[in-house]
Amino acid sequence: MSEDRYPSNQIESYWRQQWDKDNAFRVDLDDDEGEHKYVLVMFSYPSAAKLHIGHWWNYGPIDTHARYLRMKGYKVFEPMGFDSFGLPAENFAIKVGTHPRTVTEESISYIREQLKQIGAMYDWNWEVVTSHPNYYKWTQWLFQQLFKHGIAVQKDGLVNWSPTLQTVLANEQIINGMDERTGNPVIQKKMTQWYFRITEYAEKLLGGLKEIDWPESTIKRQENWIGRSEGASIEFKVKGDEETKVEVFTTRPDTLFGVSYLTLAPENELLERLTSIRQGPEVREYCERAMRISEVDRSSTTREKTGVFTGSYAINPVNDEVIPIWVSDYVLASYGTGAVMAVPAHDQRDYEFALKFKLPIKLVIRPIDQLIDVEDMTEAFTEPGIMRESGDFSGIMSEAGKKAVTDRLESLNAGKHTVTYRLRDWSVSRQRYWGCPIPMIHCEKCGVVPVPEDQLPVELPHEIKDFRPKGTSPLGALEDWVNTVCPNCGGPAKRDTDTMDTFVCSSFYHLRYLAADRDDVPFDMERMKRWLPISLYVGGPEHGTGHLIYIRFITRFLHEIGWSPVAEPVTRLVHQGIITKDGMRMSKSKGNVVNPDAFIERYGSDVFRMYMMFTGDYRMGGDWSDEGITGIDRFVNRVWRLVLRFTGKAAPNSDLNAKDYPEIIFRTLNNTVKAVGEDLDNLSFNTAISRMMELVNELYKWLGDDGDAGVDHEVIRALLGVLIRTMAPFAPHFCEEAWERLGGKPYVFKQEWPSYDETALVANTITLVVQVNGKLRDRIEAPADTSREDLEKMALASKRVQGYMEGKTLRKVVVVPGKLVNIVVS
RNA sequence: GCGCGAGUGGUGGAACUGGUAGACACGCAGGUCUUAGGAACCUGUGCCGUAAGGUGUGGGGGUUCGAAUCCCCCCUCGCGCACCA
Repeated sequence: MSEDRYPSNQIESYWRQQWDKDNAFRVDLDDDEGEHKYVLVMFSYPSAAKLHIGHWWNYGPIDTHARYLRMKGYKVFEPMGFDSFGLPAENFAIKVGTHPRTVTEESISYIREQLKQIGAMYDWNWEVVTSHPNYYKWTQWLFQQLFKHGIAVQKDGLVNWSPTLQTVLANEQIINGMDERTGNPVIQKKMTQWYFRITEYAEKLLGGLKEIDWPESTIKRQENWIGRSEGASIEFKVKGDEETKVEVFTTRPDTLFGVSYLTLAPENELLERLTSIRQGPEVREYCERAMRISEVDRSSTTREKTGVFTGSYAINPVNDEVIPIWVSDYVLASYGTGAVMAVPAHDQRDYEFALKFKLPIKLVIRPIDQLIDVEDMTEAFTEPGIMRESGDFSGIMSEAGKKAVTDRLESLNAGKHTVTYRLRDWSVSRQRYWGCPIPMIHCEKCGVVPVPEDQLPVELPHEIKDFRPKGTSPLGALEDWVNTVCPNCGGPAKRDTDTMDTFVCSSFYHLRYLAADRDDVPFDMERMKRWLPISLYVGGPEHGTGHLIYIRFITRFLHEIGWSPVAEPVTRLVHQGIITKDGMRMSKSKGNVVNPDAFIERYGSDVFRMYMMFTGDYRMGGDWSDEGITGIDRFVNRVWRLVLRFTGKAAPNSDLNAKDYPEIIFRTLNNTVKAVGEDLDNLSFNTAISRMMELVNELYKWLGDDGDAGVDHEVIRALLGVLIRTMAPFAPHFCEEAWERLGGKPYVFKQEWPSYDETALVANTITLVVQVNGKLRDRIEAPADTSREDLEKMALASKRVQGYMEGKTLRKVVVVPGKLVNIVVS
């Protein structure tokens, strides 16, 4: 190994110590001067594992962006913290038989050290840890604010219950009926739970999407997730039971004359009342079976329709037709009213059901340009068309019919225009130990009462024998803790024993960072005004319908109650891509996890970090390969040897004079500064690095491996100073050392980002491309300011071109000044 | 099924509003220096062809003087949603 190799280990740990010692990354949040940028990467989830490639990919490049902004003169806030409550930590704790708090504290201090290795500018003074009482005090405060404003409510309802995890899960935590962590089935269970009424915000959350610069795919996902549908709710009277009405929701009121039956979800509460004595046993048996079928089977689109007649009939409000009421599990209890009007001719699901149970199919919409017959149909006709056999609505367009029919229903007092959302209320109770306790007290006399604010936080009891899940919250076993007095009447009362979904903790951390030093208030309005909204937020696309909806919802809520200056927390969102190994996602089970440590040991953190950035487009991700890192290692060492060769005392940030350099060097240098800056604005790290490589290649061509081309070293130092400042955001440790050796004063990241000289960017000669019929035939060196006419003359004069024109007729010449000439012949 | 995203050398990947396809790297080949080199430096490297030349961005068609880029059809892969009435 060569002696002049960049000694990454000593140098990198030395500079980290210096930064630490000087508190170099300290950010003053109260500083009003200048323009502020809040650069935020989703905080990490400390499970037992250490930092993997994904973390480096996530954090390193964004720190490069933040450092660049800082050098550009912005005030940059780049905090870091830990989302430390929740299942991964708890499950790991159970596995190793250690208390979750111990496990969590250990991994936090370990991961914090590893994060420092990345060399990011995190100011740890603003760190938040969601499992610390001084943080979750405010999680509880938030819960109570939501409660006071009627957004946090207790409801009886069907919840997603995971038998494996022994807890309730939110819809977002379920994938195809399986829980996302273990892949085991989730069942529906009736429980009393706390919900946040996010559905109240559906319209506002939808509207807010128009104001933000987010990836289009994520906006679409959120729109779909919220799932706004316009339609009508319609009441059907039940025949022979004046008291009872069945309410349905439909987006197609125009098909109301085609209804051949109603269908209720098995969970619908009207069912008991509607079931005839004769049909009783069959209906009950059907419902019990439906409840037992797992969600994944039940929602399978390929499954054959099933159902049972209830024995009751309903009356169609527009034509008094009597239609049977059925029960079927293809109707979802949790959407709309849990009941639908079935129009087999115009809804595929109803069509299949009607065919199977031989129910009538009535065609009430026909295509505009043709006549169709029910007999000839093989599937439902779901397009818009012309209404038929619909009383006095017959003949009008179905789109207009929607409103017309609903208006009629309103006048009959049997229905109204309604908007329904796919979005469900957010269930937040979890029957687990390792979470934020719900700060509520249940009193027999007074009902649900919040723990008085001055008694927050309700601390999560540490002394617990058994924190394993067992279907009810482990906290329920702690009688001393559970039994308390009602703050209202002073009588005996019990604490809520559930803990909160961890998405609650992460829904306001971006605001809490800005007040991490304050225990007296949840947030600091002055600072929030200065720093919000987040100018860049970075995290995985998988959070599109979970965290990224919750953080918008909670920020909006806080905005409405005066605790946030902005309604939308994040103006610009970027998703980092995924780093794969051999085209596959890295995972322990596949055994293809790449461990960064060996690479960092061998090449250093800067080389590793740069290699990650060089791998591919940040938003795209890429495939990890062990080999390519040598390219970056060579590059860094090439720069290192230049620095060693021109080490000196003069400050390397003096002005550059074009006359001291060959033109090509001066031009490349300025081009590099410009291009790297633009690439960093766009997060195009890979091309930025290749630009710097081009510059270094050019320098080697000029200076050779050990010469100085007879140029004053002080001049070359100034030139290298530009390179080092440009490179500093990418390789922070390396560039501190290089900067100092070139005679600069620490720290390089506190220097100004180099400016470039516009006049240096244009070359005085160009390579003119000459095409014949669009094919490249010659290249000619020409002065950059050659006129169109002269370019055309030069092109036509080319011997090679003439060879291709022989015996052909000149049709046209296209000239693109400064670039090419295309000669069209035939 | 619906909605996104992607498909470019042996490999990772470049290419701005249509204008030299393959920047920059890895790998490979040759050379220089060396006792030696898995170091460093230089040169070459899409494919076919000795060459002239031809050909080339998943496939097919189109628009254009000119298409990786724009339009239409199709194929493959990845992600998301999926009985939401």
